[in-house]
Amino acid sequence: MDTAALFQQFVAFTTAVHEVTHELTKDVKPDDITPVQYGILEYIAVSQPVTLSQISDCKHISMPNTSRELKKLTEKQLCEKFEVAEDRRKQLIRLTPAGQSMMDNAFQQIGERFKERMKDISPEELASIEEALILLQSKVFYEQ
Amino acid sequence: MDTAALFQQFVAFTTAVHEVTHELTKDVKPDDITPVQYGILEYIAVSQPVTLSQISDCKHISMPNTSRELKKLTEKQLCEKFEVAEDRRKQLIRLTPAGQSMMDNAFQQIGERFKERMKDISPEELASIEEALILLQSKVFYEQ
DNA sequence: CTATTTGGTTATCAAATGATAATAAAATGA
DNA sequence: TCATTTTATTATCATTTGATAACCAAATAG
Repeated sequence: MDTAALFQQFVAFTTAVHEVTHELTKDVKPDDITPVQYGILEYIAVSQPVTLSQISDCKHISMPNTSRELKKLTEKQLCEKFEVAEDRRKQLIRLTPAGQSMMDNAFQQIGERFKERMKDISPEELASIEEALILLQSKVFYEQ
Repeated sequence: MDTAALFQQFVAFTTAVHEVTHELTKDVKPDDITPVQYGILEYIAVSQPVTLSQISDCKHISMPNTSRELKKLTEKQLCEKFEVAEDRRKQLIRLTPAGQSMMDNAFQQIGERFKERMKDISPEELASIEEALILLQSKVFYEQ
């Protein structure tokens, strides 16, 4: 198998992943936050506490824009900043209880849809799916 | 292995896929087309010929907005519409030679980055990666 | 101790995107 | 035949997003 053919496969695969992700996450976000804001909250949820520059780097949003969106989220009481002792320039960000429960809710909905999608898969198949995920993540979809 | 644990794995995996996709496709699009327009062209490239409603459905863009963006792309001579005999309401859309070469170029850049990413993988590993892609696509990332 | 770098904010602007209403022609269904 | 549905367009508006400049304070490097 040459890389060219594998590349075809890869393109089709990533398209499918994007489509399924869209399907699973459709409508899980409250109407009063924008898609970019939801993305930020999702990132905070899985990586908290994080700094503003981490969000900026990982979500590919400029510092000024990250700062602006974070301010809105803070005003909506969905996240909060707190000082970090070692470096007084930095500030760590975490979800507030309201933000946490909002995200818990979202993840739960996504989780249920995922479960529904997996409902007819046998335990052996689940095991091989897990293996496949691990393999691809280490060999193809590794970061950096 | 329960679905809850697999779900964790799944979330991390899709995040990694999105990140790597972003990395591979970074800067492949010319500056004079917008991200949404690039997405439309990419879809046309792999599925042509397509109707406007197909683009609208698959890319999750409303008909009026799809029509608007398609008009801009047509004005830029990147794609063109042609009549379909059976149903005179419909119109099929395909890339123009200029659009085709633009997309060929983009895909080639992405392909090279992919190749670079895969360069240290042995033939046996490539085979198991292909298997893993096929498995996941059929069991997890199937459409509908 | 100064110069530079890092981390972050505020303000402002332009462009991209999303949403909606109103329209029209062709196709389909009763 | 008449009503409805499908496919698409145009116009318009509000919001979101991206980009840039100017700024500040703390940290670090020389």
